[in-house]
Amino acid sequence: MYQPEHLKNAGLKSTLPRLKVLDLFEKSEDRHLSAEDVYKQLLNNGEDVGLATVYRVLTQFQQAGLLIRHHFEGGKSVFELNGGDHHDHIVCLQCGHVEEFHDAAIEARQESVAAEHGFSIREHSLHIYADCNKKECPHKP
Amino acid sequence: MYQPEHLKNAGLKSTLPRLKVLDLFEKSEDRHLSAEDVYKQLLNNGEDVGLATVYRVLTQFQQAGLLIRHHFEGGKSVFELNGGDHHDHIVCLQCGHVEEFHDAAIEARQESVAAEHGFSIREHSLHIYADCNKKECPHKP
DNA sequence: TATGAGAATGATAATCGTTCTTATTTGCAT
DNA sequence: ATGCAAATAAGAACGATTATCATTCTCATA
Repeated sequence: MYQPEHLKNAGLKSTLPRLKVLDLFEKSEDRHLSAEDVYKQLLNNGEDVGLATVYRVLTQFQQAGLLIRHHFEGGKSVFELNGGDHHDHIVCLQCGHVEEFHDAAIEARQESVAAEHGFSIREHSLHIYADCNKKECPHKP
Repeated sequence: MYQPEHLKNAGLKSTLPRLKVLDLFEKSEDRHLSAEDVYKQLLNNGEDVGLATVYRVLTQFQQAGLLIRHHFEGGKSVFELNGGDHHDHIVCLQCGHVEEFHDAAIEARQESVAAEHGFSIREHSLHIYADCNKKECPHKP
């Protein structure tokens, strides 16, 4: 269970909804959760939280650096625990499965490209949309 | 002015709203336009189109391959003419200025990475969010 | 060139994800 | 324990987008 200290260190009061949300990300099978996912799972666990609180807490955690927010296709935001390790994502267009990867060569080239254009990189997002070709995938080739 | 043939070739009936939208993308200063942008500009030009039609037409054009849709941060979709040349984007976080680039090394690495993970790439999006450092940019360093 | 079937349109309602508002409850320093 | 600022739950409000539906077009055919 996540301890109140994690929140204190992030400059946030230790409250039940915040602990529950953080705990959920720790325990969850799927590293990538949407606000709706979090809300539903908390309800399933018998917790009594409001959807508005979930959104507020997710945003606060993101600002505090505990979570990272992604904008995949589909219009909804997805969050994951910030492990301090930057990585990009491959998303299966059929089953929604998300896989992470890191490629030093790509990272380096991005820096160069931005510099060539006179930009100073703040952040970036690289999403590869593909078919995962897995047995469990509903669209087996 | 875009000709009806462009639409016919794409399997779409030639209608006034469609011609106007296509024409707008041709003439527009800014390659990247949101549905709202297109709607407002058409109204300014004295055209009588509905917002719903704009959304419908943009989606149809995207499906027909005439336009490409991007999901930048900020929640709204942005469209641009499909010139057949794939490119990625650098978006200035201060002024919203969008610049395009293409990097063969990055493209190649993406293919490799996807293959290593057993995926077949359908498409990808690489967005670099940065500060443009331009004179006109509201946030001059 | 008229015409009619079906597609496309414009107005507006509906939906979706998200944020705001407000009255109430909670955390925590005292 | 007590009080007060901060956090919450509920639901209204919001912006972007999609669905509905009656009316108006497009275009192949007569």
